[in-house]
Amino acid sequence: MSEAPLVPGTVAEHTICLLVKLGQVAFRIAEDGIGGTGLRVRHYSVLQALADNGAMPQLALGSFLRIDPATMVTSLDDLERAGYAERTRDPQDRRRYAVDITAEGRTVLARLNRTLVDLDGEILADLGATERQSLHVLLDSLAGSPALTSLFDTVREQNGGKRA
Amino acid sequence: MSEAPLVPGTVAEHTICLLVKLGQVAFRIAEDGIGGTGLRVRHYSVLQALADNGAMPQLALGSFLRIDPATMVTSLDDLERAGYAERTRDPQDRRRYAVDITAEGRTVLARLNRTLVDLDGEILADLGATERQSLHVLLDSLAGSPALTSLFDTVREQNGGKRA
DNA sequence: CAGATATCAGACTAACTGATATTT
DNA sequence: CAAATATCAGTTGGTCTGATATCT
Repeated sequence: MSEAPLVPGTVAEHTICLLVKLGQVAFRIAEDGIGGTGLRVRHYSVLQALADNGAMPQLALGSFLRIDPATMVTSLDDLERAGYAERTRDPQDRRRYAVDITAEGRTVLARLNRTLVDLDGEILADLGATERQSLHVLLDSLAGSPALTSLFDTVREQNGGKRA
Repeated sequence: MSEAPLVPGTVAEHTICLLVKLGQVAFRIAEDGIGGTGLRVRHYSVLQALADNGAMPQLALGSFLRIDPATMVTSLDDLERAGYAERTRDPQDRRRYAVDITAEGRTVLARLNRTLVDLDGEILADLGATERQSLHVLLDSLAGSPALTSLFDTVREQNGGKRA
């Protein structure tokens, strides 16, 4: 451990750089793997959020997933056109929609989840079972870490993130 | 272990989704942290590659970092304008440049590396020393894994990646 | 002349900005 | 009328495509 330089000399020595790089690679692979359904990773996360939480108004869904309201409109247009989600006016407050997943949406979501499980198997093929498990747990706790979340929120509000 | 569902029901249960999500967060944080120098993560990776490997032709640099030739041109324009890198024609083969980092480039690179070490400390603040170490090692071996690399290359060449 | 290197203009995509209609 | 919800037109930023100039 004492052989590490004071200031790292290669990109791979920063954990944050590894996260950026692997994120890009994982994104490309996920988009390609999901692409067969005509959907994108963005659409998957919307469908999964609806399946997890039930029907939600559009803006609530967007702030939950950190998707801009304007972007949310087109994503839902896509899903509605494909028959995987539907907007119905909330009778209590007619400004809002209740956005929900359809039966067909649940079918395609199950297929997407199977695809993602397969992709996990492929990208982690060179790791042992214990390593896979450790990696997943560590990533999960990092994703839920208050330090990371608050740092991210700070960055977002500095850079014109007036909508979040 | 037997309580895991056959098909995961939330996004966080796929390792690939965690990688995508954390990659986006890490990218935003890195861009913001580096931003004070007027540079982007892309510029950092170019400078670091030059410091690691010495002067290189532009296309070689691009294929090493998986940066498109056209994008490489503007990135190097930025670095040259700032005085952090320079293009000199290779006298042996005047089609090529020898792209190299300057003394000022090394100074700013050292500063960037210090910034990234600090950012690592911030984003990993909620993890113990052992966890940080394990996470880094696991990410590093994943980044170097042949399965991941070849899968990524397959995806890239399918999607019009004729230039890589 | 074929192939390699670097560049450039235009196309394409994806996301954001500001303004707008509707409802509370 | 002020605030909230959703939408839309227009802008911007980033990358890729195809063509071009130079050199081997």
